[in-house]
Amino acid sequence: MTRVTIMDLAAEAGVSRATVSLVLRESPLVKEETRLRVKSAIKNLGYVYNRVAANLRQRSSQMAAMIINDLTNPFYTELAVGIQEAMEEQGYVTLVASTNEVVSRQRKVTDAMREHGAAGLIIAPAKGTEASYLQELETAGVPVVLVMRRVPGHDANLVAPDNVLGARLATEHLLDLGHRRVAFLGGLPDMVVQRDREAGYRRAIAGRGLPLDEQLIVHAPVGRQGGADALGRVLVGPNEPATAALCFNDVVAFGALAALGGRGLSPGRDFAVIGFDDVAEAASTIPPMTSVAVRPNELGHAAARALLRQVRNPTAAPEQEIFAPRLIVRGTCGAANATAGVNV
Amino acid sequence: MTRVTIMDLAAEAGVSRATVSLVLRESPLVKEETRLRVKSAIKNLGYVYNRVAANLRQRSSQMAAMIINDLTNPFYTELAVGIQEAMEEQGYVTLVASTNEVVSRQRKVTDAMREHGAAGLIIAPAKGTEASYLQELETAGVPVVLVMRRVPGHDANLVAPDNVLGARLATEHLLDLGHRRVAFLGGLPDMVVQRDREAGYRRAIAGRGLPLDEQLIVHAPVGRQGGADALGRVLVGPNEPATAALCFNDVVAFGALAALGGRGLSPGRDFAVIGFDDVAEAASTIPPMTSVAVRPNELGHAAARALLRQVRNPTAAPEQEIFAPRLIVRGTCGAANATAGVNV
DNA sequence: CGGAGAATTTAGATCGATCTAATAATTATG
DNA sequence: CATAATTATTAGATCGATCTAAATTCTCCG
Repeated sequence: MTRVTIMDLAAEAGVSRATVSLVLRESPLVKEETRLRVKSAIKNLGYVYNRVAANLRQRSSQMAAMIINDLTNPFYTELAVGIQEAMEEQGYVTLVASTNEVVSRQRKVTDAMREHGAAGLIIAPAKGTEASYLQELETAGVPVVLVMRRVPGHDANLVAPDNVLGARLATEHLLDLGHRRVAFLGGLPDMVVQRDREAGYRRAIAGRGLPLDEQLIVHAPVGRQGGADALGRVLVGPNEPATAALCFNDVVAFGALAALGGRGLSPGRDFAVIGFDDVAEAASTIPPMTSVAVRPNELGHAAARALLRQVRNPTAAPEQEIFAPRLIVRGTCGAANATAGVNV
Repeated sequence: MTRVTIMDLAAEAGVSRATVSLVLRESPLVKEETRLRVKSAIKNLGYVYNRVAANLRQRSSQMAAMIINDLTNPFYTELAVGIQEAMEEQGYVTLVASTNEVVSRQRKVTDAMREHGAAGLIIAPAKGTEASYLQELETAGVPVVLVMRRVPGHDANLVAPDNVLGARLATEHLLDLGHRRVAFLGGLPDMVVQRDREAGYRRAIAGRGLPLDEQLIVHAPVGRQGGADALGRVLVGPNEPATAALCFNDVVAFGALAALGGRGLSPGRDFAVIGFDDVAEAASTIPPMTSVAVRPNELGHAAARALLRQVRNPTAAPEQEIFAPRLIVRGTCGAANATAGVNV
């Protein structure tokens, strides 16, 4: 039971391989009548197009690869879905690989993708990714787009949200609600995104001329557990407790929310929480969670567009697309019960 | 800047293409000294192996595809990670595609995978998948493994947990804790998995000779929102409220937990909740969530093994691997505060 | 009816690797 | 030292498609 090829189709339809090939590519050159003959041969023999062979000849491929770190973070899966959607629309399939933030795996994975002939790579670089690595890909002529995280020292295509702005907006919102002890929870400072969001937080506080208490900035692993732990640290201890927190991302915020519940505190009433990313799940916590909307789906589409631009025109100069995030006010920041004036 | 091929390597190293090819495949036939010459040519020219071309000649591929429905359900992403791990160990890359439960997308996606030369398919079939569709793949000679969901009327390779058993164990646990009004929340009855889990629930209740109140079985979409809604329906209303619930899966359970918190009820103390799947997140809710452990990672490894078996021996008879789940007792079922005797 | 021009079709080379079967180089053996 | 046996290497065909450039068939018109 060997695979059906265009040779078989040619024999069945009584034409040459070249004609069959033209039909497969919907060429207008071929006469309607023979086109139908070939089409019916395809049906009869159960032919499956061998895109791999075609790509070999064309020295191109309809396959893109996406390399992310954490498939269990819903933000990244939403991003992945956005990328897949947009690529599929253009006739591409997308390989997804995850690296768990280890650069050696990232290397292995990108190598494998290249060997498999990926037309281009969309990468959310693992922490510790070196500029030289991207340089290497660039000189090898591999179209690359970075998402979410830039790599210092390398000027690549980048699609990312304005993390500084987003964190600033969220923090200012909490300040506007009258909070004076606002914490920044979660994330580790070895990630660019964390540094940017923390910077936005600091800027907001400084912008209002308020004192900044370093104790209120708690670094913790990205995850629910980290969020819960971090919250604990700004609620108890020698210092005056915080009354509100901006979280590094939604996952951390979910952890914080759970920890509040565990202490019998009600999010929004007893303590204000704002997340970051606005993943789908944020809308269905109870109460619904205020979050900085990054719109992963749109980001994904933009990344896909950027990659295709680079694929179709490899000499194009790198572009940075920075999306302005928007604060989505829901229940957990307590805006509904606020006494102070709210401006959103 | 054209791609470096074995021809270039051959020229650089002063040997033939065939020899280079042998070196690439680590053949012991080639003399150490020439091997080194070729290896250094590879380094010098920055050669990237073209696996696609190799696969064409070998009429095989080192690429598998995985088709799942919902990338936003952590259970499926954990499964995906397990599959990827196991496949990678065997030198395969894995394509991931999601279908959102629509069969037409499933068809498109599987077709695309076949065109791209996937060696085999691991499918969590979208609801409404017909036996004839799988039959079609089978006669086309495509190795297929189903995960999680069987398709009635088709005898394929299957890797799945024993959902009936899992639900029964969990329900019995709640009954053992003294609960008499135990609900089954979430899921829609057009999915095999839901029907199985519901069946396990019914069996447990019937097994104890207790009356079954159909009002306590609430169908709802799989998602946090669905879980929250479903919980509401067994707490209020004309009937006596439930005191415990087995949820269709963890995502539904998370929704239920949140809804409890929203009503000022404490999970485990005021109301017992058990989830299903035991995704990583279950351990870090507050309190940690009792759940039926399905071990998605192991399931993924098993599915990968099954696929490889089928790939290497296409005539092998289909096998069903059903994993016995285990109840992981944590805080949300209230076992810690139980007055009745607990047997776990 | 003959030939220009357009519309269709096709043979043969090609993409970058592997495979087969044969050859060349080296070592062992009588 | 000749020859057999081993060890290394290689030319040429091949995988299943596309591409180029040329050949064939069809129209149309003087």
